[in-house]
Amino acid sequence: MAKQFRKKELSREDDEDETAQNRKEKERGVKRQPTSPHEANDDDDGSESEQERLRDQREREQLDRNIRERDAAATRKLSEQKQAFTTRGSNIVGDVETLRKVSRQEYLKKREANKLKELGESIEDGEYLYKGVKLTEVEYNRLSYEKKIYELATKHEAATHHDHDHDQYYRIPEPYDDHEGGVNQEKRFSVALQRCWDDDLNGRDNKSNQFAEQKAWEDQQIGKATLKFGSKNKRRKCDEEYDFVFEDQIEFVKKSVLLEGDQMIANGNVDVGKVQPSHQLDKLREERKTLPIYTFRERLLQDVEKNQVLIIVGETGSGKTTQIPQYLHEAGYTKGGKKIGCTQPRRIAAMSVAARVSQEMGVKLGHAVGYSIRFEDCTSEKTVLKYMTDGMLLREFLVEPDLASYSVVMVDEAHERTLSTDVLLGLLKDIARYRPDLKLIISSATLDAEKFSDFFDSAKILRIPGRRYPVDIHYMEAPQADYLDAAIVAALQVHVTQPPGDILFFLTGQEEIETAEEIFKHRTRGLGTKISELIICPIYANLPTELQAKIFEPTPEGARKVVLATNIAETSLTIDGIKYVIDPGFSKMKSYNPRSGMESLQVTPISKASSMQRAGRAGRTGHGKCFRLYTSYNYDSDLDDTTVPEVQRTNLANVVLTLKSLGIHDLVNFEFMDPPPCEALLKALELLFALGALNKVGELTKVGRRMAEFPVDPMLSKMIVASDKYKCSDEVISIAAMLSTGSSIFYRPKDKQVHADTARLRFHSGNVGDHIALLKVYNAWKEANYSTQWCYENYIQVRSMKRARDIRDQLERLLERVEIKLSSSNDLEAIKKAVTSGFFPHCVRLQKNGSYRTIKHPHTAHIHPSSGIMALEHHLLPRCVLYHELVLTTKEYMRQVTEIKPEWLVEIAPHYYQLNGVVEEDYSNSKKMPRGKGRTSTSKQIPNLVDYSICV
DNA sequence: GAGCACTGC
Repeated sequence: MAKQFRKKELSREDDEDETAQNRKEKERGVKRQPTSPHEANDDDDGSESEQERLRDQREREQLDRNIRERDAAATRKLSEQKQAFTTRGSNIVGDVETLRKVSRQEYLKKREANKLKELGESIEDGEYLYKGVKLTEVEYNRLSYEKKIYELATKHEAATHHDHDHDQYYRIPEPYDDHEGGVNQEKRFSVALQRCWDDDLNGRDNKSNQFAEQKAWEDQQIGKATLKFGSKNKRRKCDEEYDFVFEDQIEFVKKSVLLEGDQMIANGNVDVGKVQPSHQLDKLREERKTLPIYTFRERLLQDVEKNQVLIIVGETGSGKTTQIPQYLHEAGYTKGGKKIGCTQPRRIAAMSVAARVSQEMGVKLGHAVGYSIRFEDCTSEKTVLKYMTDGMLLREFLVEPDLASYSVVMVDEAHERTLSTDVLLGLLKDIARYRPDLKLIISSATLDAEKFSDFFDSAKILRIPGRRYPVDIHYMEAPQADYLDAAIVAALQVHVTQPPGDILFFLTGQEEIETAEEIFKHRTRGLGTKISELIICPIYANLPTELQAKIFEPTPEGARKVVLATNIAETSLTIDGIKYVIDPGFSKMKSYNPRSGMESLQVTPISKASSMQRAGRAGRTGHGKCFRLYTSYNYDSDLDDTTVPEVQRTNLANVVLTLKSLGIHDLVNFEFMDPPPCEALLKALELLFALGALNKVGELTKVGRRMAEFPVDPMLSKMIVASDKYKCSDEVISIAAMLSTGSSIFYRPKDKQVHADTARLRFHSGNVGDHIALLKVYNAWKEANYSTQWCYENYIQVRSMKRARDIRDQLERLLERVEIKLSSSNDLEAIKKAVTSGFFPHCVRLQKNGSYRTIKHPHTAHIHPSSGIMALEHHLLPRCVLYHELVLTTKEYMRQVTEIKPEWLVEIAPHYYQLNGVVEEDYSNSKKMPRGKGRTSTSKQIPNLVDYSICV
């Protein structure tokens, strides 16, 4: 049965490909024999609508070709640029820089033009003189184009009937952690549950809401029918509404409709919205039966029973995450005290899903159903369904290497391929061999299913349809050089021509978002209240929480919200009411160069998988549209299918330490789904050896075992372990916590930069270095009784501080476990020495030109301007400093820098540094030396650490 | 004298 199902799925996909190909060949005049009955039918179908469809198709393809030829040059140029992006190499930086510079210049040029515009309020018709200032033609055109927007908008507004259900889409989450007293548990899950409740229960009482949903649902069904029978009329009408008025307008071509699995809903006897039981729990139970996955229950259980590993392809809204563990529980997989574990990549997901499931089962959260995330274990001995983050399960491996207490492990959202997921998959595959009774369920997206199946020795794939609305995808007709500008024009186009519904706009980072915000404000200013209001909402992770809440505020009637978001909106947070998505096709991605040990954030083109994800954001509450700011040709030929998994572009020191402490010595043969570069593994091993976590043959040492206990980077954990010796563990864990918050501690608003800087420099008094400054910040905050007000006064991010406190508390608890006494010391030198014990590989020496050079490998770096050391006079720059991290932005910058004495290096890491290498006086004269000679002297300083062939 | 995609333990 199940086999047939899979076959059917495959053949359906094949058919689609076949027909597309068939059509193309037909056009070239090639006759083809039909290969399947379905296809033959397709060919014989001579109905009028079918012919019309084919004609349309042909016309469109002809148009495509024309466009392609016309813009061949431009396309080639862009694809060359993109090629350079995708090539993993050194030229990547230069290209990104050039592109951004061009984009910036364009923007500045346009801002200049806008300034002229600001000289007056009104737009005079047909005059090149504007408030007495002579305008150039471009300026004049710009003005008249603003006027066109204005006119169109007025017309459009008059014609548009306001959608009164509009603000039903929005729900304001209530803060739960802003109380000084702690967390309000009641409110805590309210946001997460709200959507479920609103959609599932309360929604029924709320007629208009149900109406909206019902209507959208019907629209989808109609849309499907339209698509199926080839009639284009309805869609045509839709396209005709496009009335391009922009001088630099962007033309889009509608290419495809994202419609996944919903045909199967219609066949699957799923009846939505007819259940009206009286009791709430019954209601929930009935609700469960309406989920698409319900019809697959028996099949799923059979498959799980027969196979050890099962790959589930469940689209969004299929209910897999909440239902599968329940089905397994009902089928008796939790007998004998065994647990079912389900991992999620994000904390919030683990929490909210567990809360939902506990309600469906009518049990209290933390009893039979629980969740386990960092800083919070909400489980008990009775827990049988355990939701957790993937990193948490990884930690559990350390305690229970065979996961003996689990009967089933479900890895949800595996296609996201986070670092933890990848490691987890390797480990699970490993233990599955020794535990035939352990069942594995891997949930993935469509694109990767085969790959997961291959990885788990051709595991069976079960496909479950989702419940999602169609999304029309529009591509640009011709590539644009300045994507930011193009994106803004596109957003304005949507604003003036499309029916109500909010716009989600994907940008790469904070800077770009701020620029875009500025441009938006400029462009809409002159139009005042005449076009319907455009509310700009920036959202990125570093934005203070209270400003983030703005995106959830209801949109006033008649206005439209534009959410300018980073990747955060791709997976991590969901904004209801989004109908339009604008996707420029770029994002920032972390990449790691194992040779220099440098991590950097680069603007790179996104993958097809993530562009699908972005498009899907428009189809959550109804039929949506996605505008891609690249051509369909770019999409097909330039974008990778999937994003490079994190394991291949990150520092692996922590992963290697974890694996080693799990007793996995043979790292090269450890089964990663996508093995990381060998160099990265070697680099990690080298570092761990230098830190003393591994011995010469690559085995974990006692120090290494203690280090593995701490959930922080190996260098930080080494620093903590070393603090025992210097009797300053209290201070060092504070520093470690502050360094591992991830986000910046200091807040620097644009309008108060001077104040923020002076506030920051207060913590640097006495030129103590950034590490000690962080300690001072933490201690001062502690003395201020962890006050939020104190943070505002000192321009410090409250969120980062709270996180640092959580991490610190956890580290403090762990100290006991590795038998380190909590001891406090006022001796700054001792603290710095402890820091040096962890970070000695990150030491640099001053060169004559004011930059720094790494001692071990020749590499130039600069102190980041945010460092306290930069406040010093140039001639006072310390000779030798240690840094926490190296980041590549415009230059190679060292962040969090502290002065150290070169002698410490020899004292602390004699195996790493030799005396002559560190205290050498003519260190900055390397330029005068012949290159070969210089190299010899460098290589002399590197002792032959270890024969890696043994340990890998 | 410049910048911080996003998670997670």
